[in-house]
Amino acid sequence: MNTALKLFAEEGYYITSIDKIAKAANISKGLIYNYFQNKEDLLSEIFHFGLDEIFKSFDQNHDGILTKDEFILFIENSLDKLENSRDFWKLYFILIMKPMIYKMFEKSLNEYLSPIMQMLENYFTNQGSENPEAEAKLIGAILDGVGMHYILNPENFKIKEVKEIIIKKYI
Amino acid sequence: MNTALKLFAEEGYYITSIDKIAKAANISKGLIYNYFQNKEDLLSEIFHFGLDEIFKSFDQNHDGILTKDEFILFIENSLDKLENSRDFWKLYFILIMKPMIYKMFEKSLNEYLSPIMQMLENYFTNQGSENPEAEAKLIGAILDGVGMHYILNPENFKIKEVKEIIIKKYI
Amino acid sequence: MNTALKLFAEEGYYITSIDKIAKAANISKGLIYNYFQNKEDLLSEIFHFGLDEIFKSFDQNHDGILTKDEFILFIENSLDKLENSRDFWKLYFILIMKPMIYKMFEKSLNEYLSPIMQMLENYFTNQGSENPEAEAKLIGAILDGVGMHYILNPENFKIKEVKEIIIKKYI
Amino acid sequence: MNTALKLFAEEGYYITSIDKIAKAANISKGLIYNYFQNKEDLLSEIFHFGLDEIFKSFDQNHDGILTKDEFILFIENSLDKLENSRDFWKLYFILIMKPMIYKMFEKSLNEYLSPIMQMLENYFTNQGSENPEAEAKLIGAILDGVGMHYILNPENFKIKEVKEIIIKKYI
DNA sequence: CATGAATGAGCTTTCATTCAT
DNA sequence: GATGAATGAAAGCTCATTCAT
Repeated sequence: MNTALKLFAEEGYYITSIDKIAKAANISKGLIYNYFQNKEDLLSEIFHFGLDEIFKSFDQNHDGILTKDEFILFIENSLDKLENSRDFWKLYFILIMKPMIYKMFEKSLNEYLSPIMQMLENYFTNQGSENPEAEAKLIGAILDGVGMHYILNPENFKIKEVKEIIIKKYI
Repeated sequence: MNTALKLFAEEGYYITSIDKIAKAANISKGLIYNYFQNKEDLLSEIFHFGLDEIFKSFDQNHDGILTKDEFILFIENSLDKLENSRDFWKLYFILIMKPMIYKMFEKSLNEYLSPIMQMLENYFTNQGSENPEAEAKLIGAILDGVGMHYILNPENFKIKEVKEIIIKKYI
Repeated sequence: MNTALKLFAEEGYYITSIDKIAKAANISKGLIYNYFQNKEDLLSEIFHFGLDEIFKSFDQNHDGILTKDEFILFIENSLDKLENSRDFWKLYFILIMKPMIYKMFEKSLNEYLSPIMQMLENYFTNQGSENPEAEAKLIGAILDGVGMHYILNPENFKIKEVKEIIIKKYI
Repeated sequence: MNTALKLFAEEGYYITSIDKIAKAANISKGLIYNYFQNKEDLLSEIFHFGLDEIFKSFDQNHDGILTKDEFILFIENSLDKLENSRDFWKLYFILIMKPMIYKMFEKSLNEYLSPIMQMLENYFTNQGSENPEAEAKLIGAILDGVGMHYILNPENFKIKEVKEIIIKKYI
């Protein structure tokens, strides 16, 4: 799964053949099919495993209500996560854009994301925002946009400085 | 090219066969190869044509120096462009994440983007920003993030309201 | 289709690879898939084509009512058919025994066979037989049994003499 | 062996994987290879075991000369055997049609069948038949044809009534 | 006696590409 | 200009078989 994640992330899902994965992992093609029903299933397992890893760290100590400090922390955490598991995020941004593949993950993705979006919306409501829903969606889009640019080019995209600017805008 | 753009955008590049394109366009497979060297070349032509279409509307009347009003207008224009040519943007977000394919377009993309990024950086310098480069990169990331979310789900992502919020943050 | 029929009949359906067929027919593997959706479809086309060929010669000049002479002629015709298109019959006896495959052809086979069985039953009814249905089924079984033995070993199974004996039993 | 017989008979030899057999029998794949050299050997053992079971009941009290009553009894016995061990007979009719596989069993099959065929031929000679060899072959073909039809569709093929008709024709 | 992880040859199928017409 | 029959490399996948445990 690690080898496959790396290859899927670096070269893409369709371009990466089962044979390539097997060779890179020093195992036989057949063995992959002892553990995964097919190529799509392998992708699915990798992606769901990654999602669990990422989002389980969000669940802690939240009653679903954010203070301002917690909101700032949320943004910081979200961006910090990018630095670990870059491969997962690369795969995430590849997959999210493919409608056919996206369908496979839409449901589980929403299970993770919708409570977070709701939490953000509540936060903006409490802050007296005029349009909390749009504010929440903007946050989501900004985090994805920054994530995407950072993942694409980690050396040149000074994420720490960008993070600070974002936070300044929300204090 | 239109048919291929639509299919590439909706289903993905690898999943779309030349045969499918030909059938959808009511022409023969062979005819495609009279006009394009190969599948990659077809993709390249489509993408470059799209890039030209999009970015030629930016070039107008700019000496490379933005006033505050022009900066606001730039953001508005950038987001308004999404509403036309959704197919192109879908393809754009698909391709941008694939390193192997991205290489094909990196150069021409940079030719369009780097003057814009420079212009933004200059703007933030003139505004007395502490970190103009990071500010410019943030703008780029926000526009891509919002674009991606809008393209993925145009009905639910209220782009007009999001646009207003962004602008408010920059006035 | 001819090459495939011969191979399917001689070696069996599963044992005959598409590659073998292509090589024996001096064409490429890919070409087969221009004309047939998959291996099963190839088999299906071959079998239905063969069925049509065989049974169209039965339809002539019958109002569905057999005289004794016509009944005798029917038996003779049925057995004479074996001598042409032996490959088809070999395939027929292979397929008829495979439940999974048989399902594919059951419907079209019944379309051909059930009027014939009905005709035979009527004949035996008119002859004053005690159990016309069983008589008809016996005829069917005898023709298949003789067909099978002849096809399996045409040199040793003296079909002409067997045919005469059968007819004698029914005069 | 019982599990494998059932699966081979119901689905076919090639379509039935060793893994399927092992799972259906609640044992491991490896265990099968402790008792049988390979898949073909498993088939061979099953088939020979079945042949022995079937034909050992024929050998009794026969000096090789049939009276008329014994001949009638032989037909009755042959058809009664179908009702037990349907799975074996299904396998028998599948295998008998595959030349490649048939080769494996031809010799042992002939060991059982040729004395029977000889016995039948002698019977018809003693009856003053014009063509005893063809008569014997016809009996063989009829028994196989009836067997095949019965095995294919035991519910609809009224074997008792068919049996009576056959016997009536030979009294 | 029993397991099942592991292998790899070989299968069906797809598809970009060519080329005679 | 335009076709589509034909190719063949390469993909995903299956499965008989082995073997360390």
